[in-house]
Amino acid sequence: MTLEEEIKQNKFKNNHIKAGVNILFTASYITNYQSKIFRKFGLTAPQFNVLRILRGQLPNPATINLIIERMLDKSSNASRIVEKLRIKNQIERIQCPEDRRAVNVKITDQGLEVLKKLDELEADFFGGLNKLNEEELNILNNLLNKTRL
Amino acid sequence: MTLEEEIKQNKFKNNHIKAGVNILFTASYITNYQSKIFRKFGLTAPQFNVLRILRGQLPNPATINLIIERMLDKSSNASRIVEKLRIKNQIERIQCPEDRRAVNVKITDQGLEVLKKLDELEADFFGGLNKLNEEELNILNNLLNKTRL
DNA sequence: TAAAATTAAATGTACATACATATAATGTTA
DNA sequence: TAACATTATATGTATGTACATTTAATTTTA
Repeated sequence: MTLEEEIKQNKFKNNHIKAGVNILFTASYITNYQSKIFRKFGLTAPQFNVLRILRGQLPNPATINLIIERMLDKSSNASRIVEKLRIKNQIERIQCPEDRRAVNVKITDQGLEVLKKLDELEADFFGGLNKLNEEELNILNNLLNKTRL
Repeated sequence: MTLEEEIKQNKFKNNHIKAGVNILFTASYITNYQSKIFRKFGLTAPQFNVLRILRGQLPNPATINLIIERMLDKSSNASRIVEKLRIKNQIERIQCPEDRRAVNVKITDQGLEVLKKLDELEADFFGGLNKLNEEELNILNNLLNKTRL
């Protein structure tokens, strides 16, 4: 469906505004789709992202700062998301001995287990995107990178 | 900057996942950018969107349902956003006489004034996107539409 | 037309976002 | 080394999101 049909708006001031709205709308479409998958495993999207970052760091832990740096939405609140994961025993927090302000966060076996189950579903995370071929994906990636210059 | 540099991740399982992450990251980039502009006018992004929908309906009012249908993020809570705008006198609510379950929502002069100031800034809303030329914008729009099929 | 189903909107709850501020530990410098 | 600045993280507040439930009005249908 075209953007115009989806949001029932058939006039945009210009094409760059239309493309911007299209990016926002498509992102919202993807996150809605993803959160349905995550929800089945008791996770939210940011919680999943934090677990992924922590697994990527293994065998090392990560500080809160490192998590923020690698999160998709950098202004989100890493401390509170980490706390939610700790309550579920999916991560553990150990005060960093070299810098007592910092905290070492590490994924637990329980956290790894959830991710393992989700690994198989990864291809579904971005539903419609596997309809694009390699060339189209490269073009899309390059155009998106360009918009953030 | 490439996506890899921005989120410090240099391996994606495949290009379609990378493109998906790129869409989410770019959308987050745009909304961060926009909310800084809206904030100067005491608005949030969803509040702005609702005001725009209401102006688009003039001289008619809109029901909550119509607002939901036209919102970018359809699962967001229109009732509560409308209530925030009402408190600021930027919209008014009148119970619909033909269907007393429904409510007619209309933008006020005060609401129109805020939008008027923001009209001049519209070109800035999608910062980097005006760096793409018409052909690139068309390609981008088509690729995004395709991902939602 | 009375009962059942549907619809429009509001509300409750848990979570996340955005931003300002607080707290404690560390680093810098006069 | 004492005062100041910076850093890592946490917390407070207002807003929004996602989803389930509620309430009241309307429509359907038996």
